[in-house]
Amino acid sequence: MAPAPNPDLRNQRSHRAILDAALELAARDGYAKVTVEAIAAAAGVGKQTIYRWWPSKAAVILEALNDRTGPFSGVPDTGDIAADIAVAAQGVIEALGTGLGTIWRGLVADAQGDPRLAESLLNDFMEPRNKAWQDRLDKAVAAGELRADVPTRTMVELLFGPIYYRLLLGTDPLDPDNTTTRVDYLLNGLRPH
Amino acid sequence: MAPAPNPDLRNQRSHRAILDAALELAARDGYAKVTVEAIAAAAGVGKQTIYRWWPSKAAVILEALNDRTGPFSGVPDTGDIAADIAVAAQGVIEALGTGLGTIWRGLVADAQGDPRLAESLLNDFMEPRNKAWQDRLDKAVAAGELRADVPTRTMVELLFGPIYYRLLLGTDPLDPDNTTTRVDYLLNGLRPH
Amino acid sequence: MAPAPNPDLRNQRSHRAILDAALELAARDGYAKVTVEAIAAAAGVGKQTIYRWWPSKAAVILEALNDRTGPFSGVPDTGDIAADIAVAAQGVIEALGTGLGTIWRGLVADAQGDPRLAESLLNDFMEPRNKAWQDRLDKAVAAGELRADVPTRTMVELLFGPIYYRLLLGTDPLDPDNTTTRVDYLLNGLRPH
Amino acid sequence: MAPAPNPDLRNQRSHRAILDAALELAARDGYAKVTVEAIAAAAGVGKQTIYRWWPSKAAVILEALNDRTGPFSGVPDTGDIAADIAVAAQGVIEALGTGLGTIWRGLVADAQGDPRLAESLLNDFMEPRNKAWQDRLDKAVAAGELRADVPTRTMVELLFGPIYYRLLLGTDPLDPDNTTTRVDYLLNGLRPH
DNA sequence: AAATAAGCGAGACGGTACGTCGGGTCTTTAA
DNA sequence: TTAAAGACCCGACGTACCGTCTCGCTTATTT
Repeated sequence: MAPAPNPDLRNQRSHRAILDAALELAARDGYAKVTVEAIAAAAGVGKQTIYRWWPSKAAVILEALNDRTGPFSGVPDTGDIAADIAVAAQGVIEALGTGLGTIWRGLVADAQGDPRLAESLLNDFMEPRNKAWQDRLDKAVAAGELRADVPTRTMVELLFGPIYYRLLLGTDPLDPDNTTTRVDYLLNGLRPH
Repeated sequence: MAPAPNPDLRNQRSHRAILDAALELAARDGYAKVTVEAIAAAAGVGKQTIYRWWPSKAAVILEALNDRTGPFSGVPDTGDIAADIAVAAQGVIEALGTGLGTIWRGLVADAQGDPRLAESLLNDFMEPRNKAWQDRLDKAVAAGELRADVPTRTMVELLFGPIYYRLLLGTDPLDPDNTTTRVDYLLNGLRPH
Repeated sequence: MAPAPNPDLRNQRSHRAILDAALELAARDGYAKVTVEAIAAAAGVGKQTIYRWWPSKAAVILEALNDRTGPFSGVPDTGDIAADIAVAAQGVIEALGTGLGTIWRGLVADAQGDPRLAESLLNDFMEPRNKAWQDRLDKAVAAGELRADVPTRTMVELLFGPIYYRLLLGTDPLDPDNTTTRVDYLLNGLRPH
Repeated sequence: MAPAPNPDLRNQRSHRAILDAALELAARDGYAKVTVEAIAAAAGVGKQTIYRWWPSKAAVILEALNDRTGPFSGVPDTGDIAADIAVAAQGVIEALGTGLGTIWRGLVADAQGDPRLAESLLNDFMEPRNKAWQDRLDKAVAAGELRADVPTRTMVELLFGPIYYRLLLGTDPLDPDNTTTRVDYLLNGLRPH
């Protein structure tokens, strides 16, 4: 096994330039068209410098995406859980409707054939968001707004899964306006009252 | 411009061999590792023969997948919509838990960067299933089992979206046993009663 | 083992362009500075096409050199062996004093670390010349001009070895004018008479 | 421009370790496979320390070779010049038939594309030997054993050139046993008596 | 003895070229 | 007239070393 390089010696300027170049290229040319070679050239960096710190272009772009979007802290809390979810869903739809969404989709695509990337994508990107929402939902449960017998982890999945799924399959265009209605369906159920 | 080839002249033996080889290779080596070259070699066919009839390896594999799974006709109808959904969900989970699931995930992956493939995947694979379920749900609405004010197309998405999503992101392993519970959450809603 | 490609299918235009480009680059930039990549680019050819037919840049350049110098047939035969050798030695010195000499030296250099190339260089380039000279010397032996108890193969080596050696080591510049004298030393020996 | 480093400050331990490692690696893996990086690693030394004192791997190995073989003083002098040459030729063949020969050949190879190295190789390795032999031959001339009208420098070349040449081209394996015969050819000439 | 300068091990850096893979196109051969 | 076989051009891969460049850490004077 190759000796792992020492992260302390990492050149800050190069590191930044790589992340910036990666994101810019992905936004400009589309995730699939980006190559490690092009990132290196755009960042004014040797290819080896990229391979020293990341195993693949996907890993670079994932870090770049995380670096750009910053630490997640966007769970709204107005006391009205339905409204909060609707607003958040709108936010997801809007955020992922831009170039960042295309990048995210590219990462998910690569993750299908790359378990290590799948794990990173989960741990570094999805889970923080899911965790934050579990906390918010726990609070709503405590406030009596939501059923106590449903694991909040499952709730997160039921609430946001369909959105992510539609982004990936593109069954229908996503409309940020009707999130309120959809949240209503989920909270009140599909059965007649 | 080259004249479009006449599909009638398509060599049946080659066609079969290609589809079979594609699926076998995908199952054995994983979707991402399959190449057009390998399919051609395994099928005892020239590369050109593949490119004459399909635009990409993904298109071949999609047709092979459709060919293998056959026309969809699997919506159960016992009169109890909750039970039917639960059974179907189990079926999806089980089917996509095998090698076919890996192939499906690979197709979704490629579709992220290939709009034509995305369209084919939707039209040839997903939509027939969705349509069949819309019909079943329409019937349940008529029977008073489900709300009439929710488009059944939306229902399908809320019911199955989270499953497909979890398959793609791999947040948690899918357990076919608790589908009943999850259907209950969706039908009765996440609010306390 | 990789299946050997079929030489009959070799593209003549590419083949020519590769040999021409190789020799031109070697003459212009010096043997050591030539790269397979540059040859491919200059020939308007894919790198793979070079690697399909030759194992290394050295092999390409050796063939190009042979192709350029053509079949060897330059042994003079005036009936006077001493004069013939002197003329030939001059020819060698002059030929290898040009760009071709630099290329030849580069090939010998690479051959030091590449036994396969060494063998090719011997068989395809040196041996035909040596053989032709052995024949000429055999004739001189028969004519009583040279000792019969010395293998002509050895004679060739004693006659031309020092020239090739000096080209490689560069001990002193080679002067085509004093070849007659040197031949005299070899034919009459270094002992006083 | 960087000030030239002061050789007095050179770390003796490192210097030794570099020369030893260089020679060992060259003997073990073959001259061509040795890299500066590998020498540095094997010597437990920073790459820069090598580049501070030598311009290339070839220069290191040349010094290592000289260091190992020590100052040349091996010209035999029994009074019989023919026998002395034959013995010396045997010595050359034997010495260069070992790993040292491979290293010498590697140096000659690199020298083809590196005039500075060529000069060093000549001055530091070949010339001392040639000079010593010129002295020996001068003595033989004075003793009437050799012609006085042939420059001894030329004699050295005629005597040893073919051996070095054969080592580099590998036309035939070198046999230390028949040196006497070959010396006879050179001393008495190739003409019939 | 402290200050100071150099050499030093370590190893990251920008580069160049390597030899390989596979994409999608084009050509040849044989049925 | 098809299609197998496979060569072709091309772009990117991930690797190996090059020679240069910082980093702290010895050492070895030089005050």
